[in-house]
Amino acid sequence: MAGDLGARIKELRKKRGLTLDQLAELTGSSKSYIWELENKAPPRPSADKLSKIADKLGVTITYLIGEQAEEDATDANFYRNFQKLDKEKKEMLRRMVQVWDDDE
Amino acid sequence: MAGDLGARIKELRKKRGLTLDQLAELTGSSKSYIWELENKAPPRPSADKLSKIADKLGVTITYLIGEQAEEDATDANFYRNFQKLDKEKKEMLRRMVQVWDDDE
DNA sequence: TTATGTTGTTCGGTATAGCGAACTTTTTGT
DNA sequence: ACAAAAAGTTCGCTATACCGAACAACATAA
Repeated sequence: MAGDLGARIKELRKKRGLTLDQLAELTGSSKSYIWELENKAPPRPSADKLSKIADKLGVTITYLIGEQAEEDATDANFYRNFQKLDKEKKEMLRRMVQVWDDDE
Repeated sequence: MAGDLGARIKELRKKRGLTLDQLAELTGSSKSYIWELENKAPPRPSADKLSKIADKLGVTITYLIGEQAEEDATDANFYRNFQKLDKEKKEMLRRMVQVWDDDE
């Protein structure tokens, strides 16, 4: 469902005008592995590698993994207010959302 | 310097009152592996596994990797999950925060 | 044309992620 | 106390992440 990891990396790499070799060099990987990430069926890269790749491509791991949600002004405002709360209240809300999020 | 991955997972797991078995179950891992993550020298978990673990512990991958403060990571993750909720639940939370926010 | 370079692709090997199951330690109950 | 259950630990095995190096495809140039 979430456009896959490989496609996103490839898209971002080209957008930045990087070759496989260059991205490999920048991230401490081999170009063959970068190629595999982009083109081979579902890989499971280490968080370590992926973190460096995301960093050099200027995005978050979370985005690459594919769980980023669309930003909404009302939500953003809610979040700003939420951040002002004390620990206990935050924790209570955290648990509510965690439960709701799980059973769906 | 960045308190390591294992220590953070262990700390958060206990803070949430979870056993190795429970966290393993929640994240589709084995308890032996969760234990290794927590106690063995620097492992290189897959982004896939780590993503699920971070999610169930209520933080971001970025925090676990060690580039973000815990509270920020917890808040950021809360927000991501919040955004996935339906209108009614969001509205309910919005009101709670509004009330709490006012009386202080 | 033939070279020379630049990018992308394939492949065999090695190190290790991640598991199941047995084992040990700690907790709980009676 | 002792037994039973729960939590944590160790270990051997299989699958695969990741690499280096060769190979292919394509361009640019002389």
